Amino acid sequence: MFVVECHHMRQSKLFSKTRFESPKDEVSKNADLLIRGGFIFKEMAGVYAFLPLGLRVLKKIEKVIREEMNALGGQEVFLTTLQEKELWLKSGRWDDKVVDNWFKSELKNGTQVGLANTHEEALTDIMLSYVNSFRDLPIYAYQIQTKFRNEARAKSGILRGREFMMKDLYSFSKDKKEHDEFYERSKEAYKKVFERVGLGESTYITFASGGSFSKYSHEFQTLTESGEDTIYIDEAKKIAINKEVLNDEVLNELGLRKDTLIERKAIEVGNIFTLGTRFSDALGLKYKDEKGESKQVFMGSYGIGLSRLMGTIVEIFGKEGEMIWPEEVSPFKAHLISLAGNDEEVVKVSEKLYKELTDAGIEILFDDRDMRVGEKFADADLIGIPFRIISSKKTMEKNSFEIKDRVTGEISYLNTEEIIKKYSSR
RNA sequence: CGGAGUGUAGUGUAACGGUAGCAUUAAUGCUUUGGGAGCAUUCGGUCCGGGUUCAAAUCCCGGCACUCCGACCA
Repeated sequence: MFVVECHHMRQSKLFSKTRFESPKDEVSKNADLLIRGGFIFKEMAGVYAFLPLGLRVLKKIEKVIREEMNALGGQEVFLTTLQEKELWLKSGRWDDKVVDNWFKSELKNGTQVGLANTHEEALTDIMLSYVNSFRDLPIYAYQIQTKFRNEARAKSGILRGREFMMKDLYSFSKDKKEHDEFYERSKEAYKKVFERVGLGESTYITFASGGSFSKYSHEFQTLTESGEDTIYIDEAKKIAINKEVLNDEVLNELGLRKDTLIERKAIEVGNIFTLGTRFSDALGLKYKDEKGESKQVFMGSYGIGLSRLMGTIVEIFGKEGEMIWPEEVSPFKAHLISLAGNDEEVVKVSEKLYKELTDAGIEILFDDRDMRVGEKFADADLIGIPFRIISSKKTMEKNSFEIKDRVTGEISYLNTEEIIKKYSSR
């Protein structure tokens, strides 16, 4: 929703601080590392604020998703959090017995409203105003915003919150055929998203329960022990089945054999779902086809939890007291660490490099603080930027800077020009 | 929602019913600077409300909060 405009930052000005010790009462790795690194702040169980570093990661994830959704033909919108009761009565989803995780409130005049946990109703209602003819379809609209769900039990840090960031896209197609075609394309778009944020290898497209309009929905499940879902994966075919739909008939239908499947824990990072005419029927969303006949719009919904995705990335790439963000979602391109001590010359050289890199448009976190090296490195380990640039007396004598690739551990020595060249192209 | 556990400086931890201590952070000064430095001084705390007791961080009751297990997750 917002653009991160500041390309660079001095660590001495960053208000968040790292913590040496793990917070008590946080067992999950993502909560531990993100809180210690100063990415997030816990407001209450399942409710977290994003601090400068955390927001940058979230915005990077958002950028990837936005690019892929736009490439898919999605048009971005921003719907409201306050939801009208009347609208949800039409779809039969206002009752707490039907949807038990509503947050509900009321206006001064007593009118009941709900905080949106999803937006099928709201967007379908909007489409009533704009969809008349077959010429108006298909329409793909998406948004990235906060969703509210009154979870009985929030848990696992930002993996399962009561308030969380979500991208939800809704497709409005003329018929099932047109829908199916888009549905397949959306799978590819989702794959790209998860590849770009670094989860490509560990994420499986997973058959899960569908609804009345299709036998299955598809989940994107990332393998990790801290996941709350159980899935059965076929390594060779790179697909999986959610435990909830696993039976002989399904195996047969998908051409999978029980003995080749491996049971694993996974986190659901995305989900695509064929809605059919469930909501267009309820709200009366129709269009006139070429012959002037009235037809129901055929819908689908496509979600990715951004904050959950961020937590999942930490679960996968975090270690004890250490994080390494995948390049595309790292809060900064590189972490420039000045080991100046009392040496004024090193300070000057570091400042000069910082200016030249930021002038070149490279996102740099500049550790300009007057602290001991050990502490600086420990902070950098926690903050998790994959590339580290060291400026010190040693490197000054070599007339270059030390570059460390934290993934490979590889160290190289480059001058300013070479550094700019290396990071401008990324 | 069912079950279990835990609430002590900003953070992490001690204290038999009897002076709330240690570490770290923060602040000041001096020294130190390629992996969480040293010395000195200073600031800062028992979740909330009741009860028992000469005396409660500690025991009892109620509330609230957090964590974990399970159920739920349209």
